[in-house]
Amino acid sequence: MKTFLETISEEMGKAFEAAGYDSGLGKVTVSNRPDLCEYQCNGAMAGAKQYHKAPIMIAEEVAAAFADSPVFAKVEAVKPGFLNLTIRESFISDYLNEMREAEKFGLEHPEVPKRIILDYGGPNIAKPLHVGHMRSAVIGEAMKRIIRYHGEECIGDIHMGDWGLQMGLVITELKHRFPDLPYFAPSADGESPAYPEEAPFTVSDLEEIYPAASAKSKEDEAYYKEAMENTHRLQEGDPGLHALWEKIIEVSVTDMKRNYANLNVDFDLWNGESTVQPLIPGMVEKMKEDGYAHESEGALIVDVAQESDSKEIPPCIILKSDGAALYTTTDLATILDREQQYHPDEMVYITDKRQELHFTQVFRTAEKTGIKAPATILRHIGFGTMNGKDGKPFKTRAGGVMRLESLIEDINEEMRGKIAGNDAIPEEEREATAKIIALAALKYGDLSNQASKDYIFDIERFTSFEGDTGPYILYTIVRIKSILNKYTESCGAAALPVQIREPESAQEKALMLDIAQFNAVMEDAYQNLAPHRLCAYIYQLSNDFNSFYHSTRILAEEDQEKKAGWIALLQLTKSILETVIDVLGFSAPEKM
RNA sequence: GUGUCCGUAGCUCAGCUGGAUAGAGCAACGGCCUUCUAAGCCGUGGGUCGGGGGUUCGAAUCCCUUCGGGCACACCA
Repeated sequence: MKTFLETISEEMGKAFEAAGYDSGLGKVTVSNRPDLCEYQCNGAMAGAKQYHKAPIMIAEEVAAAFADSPVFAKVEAVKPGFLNLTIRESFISDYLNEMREAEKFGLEHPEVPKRIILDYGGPNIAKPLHVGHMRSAVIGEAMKRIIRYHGEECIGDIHMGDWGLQMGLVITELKHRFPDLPYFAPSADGESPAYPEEAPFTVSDLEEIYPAASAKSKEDEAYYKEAMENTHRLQEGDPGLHALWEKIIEVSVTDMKRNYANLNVDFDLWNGESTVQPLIPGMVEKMKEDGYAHESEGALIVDVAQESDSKEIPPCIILKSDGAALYTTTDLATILDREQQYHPDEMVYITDKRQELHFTQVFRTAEKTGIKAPATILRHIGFGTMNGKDGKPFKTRAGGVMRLESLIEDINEEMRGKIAGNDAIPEEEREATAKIIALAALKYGDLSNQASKDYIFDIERFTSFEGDTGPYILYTIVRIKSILNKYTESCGAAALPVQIREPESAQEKALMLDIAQFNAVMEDAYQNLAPHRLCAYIYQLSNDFNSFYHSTRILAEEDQEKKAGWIALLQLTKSILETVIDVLGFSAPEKM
């Protein structure tokens, strides 16, 4: 169904047209002066020049056309040329009742669903997830759900870092510590000394091994060379090392899945840099043959500078001077792979915004060399840094990089403390409830900021139950649930399908007008891939619900029909809030 | 240095394609629980929208300039 604003803009446009003006001038927006009106139209001022007429005259002519409109209760022409609009009560209630029946509350389907590959997560094998990985996961997951809710197909790809020197380092260190493992036997084939069923190391081992190996390689030249050599042997397909590598992946991925599950994040594809390695030689060869790639200072590069650039864009390096591939190469091969396997309409990358130049180079190369199909859209959405209260990148108290797991545990702990004395929650549900609220606090805290900006991560603020926070949203939902439960208990489930009635109070009308915005907000969040708009929306919706709640005693209402109408309104409010938080990637408990 | 993003209340942030007295939350202060969860609601105080020009009937929003900050600038990812 059409959005509320489209509907009333259309109505306004007709009036402009009837008065002899362009119907496009009838665009209506939410009022920025709620004390004066609910909606406003500035078309009279916009059209004044075009028609050589005073704006107020145009406005008055248009206003005169609304003697008895089914949409507007009042259309007022004011001062310079504003048209102040008040919506008719019956029009809102009709709209909401239609929303209740409509699929997805009236959000329209795309005519042809797009297929969008979303690249987010980007963890590295054998390295623990840290806070830097959180934003990609949280924002990416929300965007995936926004895209899906909109009706598109979205494939989430985690795109792990599972190739390259870091793997060589881990393997080297393992070899030093456990030289007798069958993977290192001269003729390792998995049979004579069979590879162990169970991995001979745990994630914790790996997490300790990588930094140790990395440190050693920086001090010890020979060690570094050995790591390089092992990297090379792995990439050449050494069976023993490859089998070991697979074990490392297995152990690491199992742990990652657990971590991401704690964040309510999941992926459709668990591909990584290694996935596309076989494609690289052919791809590079073709770029050379087609004349796009050439040698410069020993490296193989593709020029991507363009006339229109305001600064010089450095060339995209395809192969280093030692002939090795690097991350641009892998990213290009990944684009090639995705084109071949999925033929997507778009590929969207959610990474730290510092990688912007890298993606500019990669995208241009993909475009120029034909790695990407002409119609495919490549988009990089960069997010800002998560800073601590001091405004500098978030660190542990000791100054180190904080592990994602510790961060989550800190928030869980904070929340456990907060609900400890809450009798509304049964003892046995407290732990689970704490986790649910903690996740909402964490995600809402992150998503309510514009993704592209840096933001201050403040546990105390995010976990606060006051103000613009996740817990506040959940509290509102729980409140509604509580009323609905009490209503069902007292009146039985035999409630007839009752309609939402015309609003009687300002608070009720404000709530209903918020609800009517749902499909427009969802559409906007999709078009701009902007989760923070959804946060702002549910915050306002919650505020207006809570005002309504305080102004109206619902269950005590004697008029049964009126009460049932309110219950219908609450149900719709609850469904919308729950839908939005699900899209954002968290959920509400039963009680809190 | 070049490019880019940002600079809005004491703090953290909104402000959609320029529109009427610039909005929230936190913090401060004052009210509201015999009635649906007070994790709530209602109210008060607090701002040269970094500075300066310009475009416009009209600018936090667009253009220029200046100051201050973040980030990125071919063989790390």
